Amino acid sequence: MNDSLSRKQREIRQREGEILNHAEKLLHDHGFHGVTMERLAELTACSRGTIYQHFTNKEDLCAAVCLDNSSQLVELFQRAVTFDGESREQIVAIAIAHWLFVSLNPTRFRNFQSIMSSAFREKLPAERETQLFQREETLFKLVTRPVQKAVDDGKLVLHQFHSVAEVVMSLWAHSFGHLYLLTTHIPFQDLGVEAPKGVLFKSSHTFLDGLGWQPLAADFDYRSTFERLQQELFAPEFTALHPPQTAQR
Amino acid sequence: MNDSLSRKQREIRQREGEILNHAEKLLHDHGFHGVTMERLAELTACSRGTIYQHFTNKEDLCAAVCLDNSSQLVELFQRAVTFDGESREQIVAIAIAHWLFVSLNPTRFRNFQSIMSSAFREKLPAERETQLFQREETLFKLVTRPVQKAVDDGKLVLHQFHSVAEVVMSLWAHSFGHLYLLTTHIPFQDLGVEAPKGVLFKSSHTFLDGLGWQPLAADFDYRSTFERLQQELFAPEFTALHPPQTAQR
DNA sequence: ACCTGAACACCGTTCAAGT
DNA sequence: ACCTGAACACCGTTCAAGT
Repeated sequence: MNDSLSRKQREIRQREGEILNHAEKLLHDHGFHGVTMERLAELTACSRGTIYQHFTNKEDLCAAVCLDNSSQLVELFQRAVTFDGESREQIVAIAIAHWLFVSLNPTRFRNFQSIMSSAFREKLPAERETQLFQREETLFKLVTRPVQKAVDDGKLVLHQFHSVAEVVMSLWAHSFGHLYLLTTHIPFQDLGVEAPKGVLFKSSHTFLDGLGWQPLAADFDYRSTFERLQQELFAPEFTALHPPQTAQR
Repeated sequence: MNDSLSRKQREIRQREGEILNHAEKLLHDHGFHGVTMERLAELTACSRGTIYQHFTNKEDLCAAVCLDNSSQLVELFQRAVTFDGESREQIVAIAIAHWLFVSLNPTRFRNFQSIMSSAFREKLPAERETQLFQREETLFKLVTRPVQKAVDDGKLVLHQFHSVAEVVMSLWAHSFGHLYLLTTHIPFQDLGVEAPKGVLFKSSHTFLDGLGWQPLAADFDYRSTFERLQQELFAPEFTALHPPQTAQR
C-alpha cells in the first residue's frame, strides 16, 4: 500500500522531469513562443491538463527550465573560486566562467533575460520567485568570496566603494553588460571593433586596475593565468567551445 | 487633383502617427502583450486591416515605437557632448545622460531590450532592422567623439585597448550592465548594496581611472562636474526626476 | 485521486467583399 | 485605390466527465 503510493509519487516526479527536459529542448530550439502546451503534451505523452498539475502556468514552467540551466553557471562559479592563486586571479576565473557559460549557451543566456522581464516575473508564483532570488543570491555570494579575501589580505582597499557588495555589483554589471552586448546582434565589427569577444578581458583588467586590486595588470602575468584556466580548471569547457581538429597526423 | 492626392497622403501619414502614439501608450502601460490590434484599431478609429498597411506585423509596429522613444536618448547624448570641459567630463555627461534616460523611462528601456531579442528581430522587415542599426550607430558615434578627443589631446593613451571603438564598446557595456541590473527586480539592498543607484558613478570613475584617462578622479573635482550637469545641461531632466516640493514657505 | 481533452477566451493575420 | 471585418489558425487555461 505504502509502496504503491510512493511508486505513484515517483512516477509523478519522473514525469515532471520529463516535462522539464522536453520543455528545455523546445525553449532552446524555438524560444518561448515555441514552447506549446500541445507539443509538450505530445512529447511527454500526457495531456495538457496534466502539465498544469506540475506548473501553475507557462511562465512558471519556463522559469523552472531556466533555473535548471543556471545550475551549470553555479557549478562553474564554484569551480572558479577554488582556483589556487591570487584573489584577483579568482575574480578573473569567475569572469571567464561567466564568459564560458554564455559562449557555450548563448540561447539559454538570452532566455534567462526573458524571464527577468517584469511582464514575466509578475506571472510567477511566489515560490518560483523565491527560487530565482536564491539563485541570484548564491551567485552573488560566490563572487563575494574573492573580493572579501582581497580586502582581508590588503590586496584591495575600498576607496570610493563603501562595501564589498558594491564591488560585486559593479563586477557583475560589467561582465553582464559585455556578455549581453556580445549576444545581441549589434554588428560591432561594422562599428570598428575588430575583435569584440576580446574586449571583455581587457576591460575587466582595466576595471580591476582602477580599483587598485593587487597585483596590477602590469605587475603580473595574467596571460599565464588565462592559460592555466584554459588547460586546467576549465579544460572541458574550453574543449567543448573549440573542439580540436580530429585525426591530425 | 494633385491637392486631393496629397491630402489623402497627408491623412495617411497622420494616421500612422496616431497609430504610433496609441501603440506607444499601450506598450508603455501594458507591455508587448497589452498591445492588441483590436484595442489599437479601436483607439485609432480604423480597422485592424488598416494597421497592416502601415506596419508589416506587430513586431514592426513595436520596433517603430521603440525607435521613436530612443530619439530622446540621442538628443540627451547630443547635449552631453556639447559640455564645455575636459573630455573625461563629457564622458561622464554621457553616462549621466544614459542614466537619466533610464531613470525617467525605465519601462521604455526594458521594452527596448525586448525588441533586441533575436526572436523579435527575426520578424522585423529589413528596413526596420536597418533603422535600428542606424540608431545604434548614431549613439555609438556620439560616444566616440569624447574618446577620440581624449586620445588626440593625449589625455587618454590606449595601452591594452587597440582602438577607440573598443573603449566605446567597454563604456557602453559598463553603463548598460549597471542600468540593466538596476531596472531588474533583483533586490540589491537585500544583497548588501546600500545604495544601488549610486554605484554606477563610482564604478564609472573606477573604470576611467583604470584607463588612465586624465584627469584622474583624485586630481579633479568631478563632484562639481556633476552639479554643473544637474543645474545646467540636464536641469529639466533632473527636475522631472526629482520634482521640487511645491509651495514651500 | 488523478487524468483527459473538449470547450472557451483571446489574439495576430489574411483576404474577399465593399466603397 | 483603399478600407473593412468576418474568418482562420493558433494557443493558454479551465473544468466537467471519465477512470
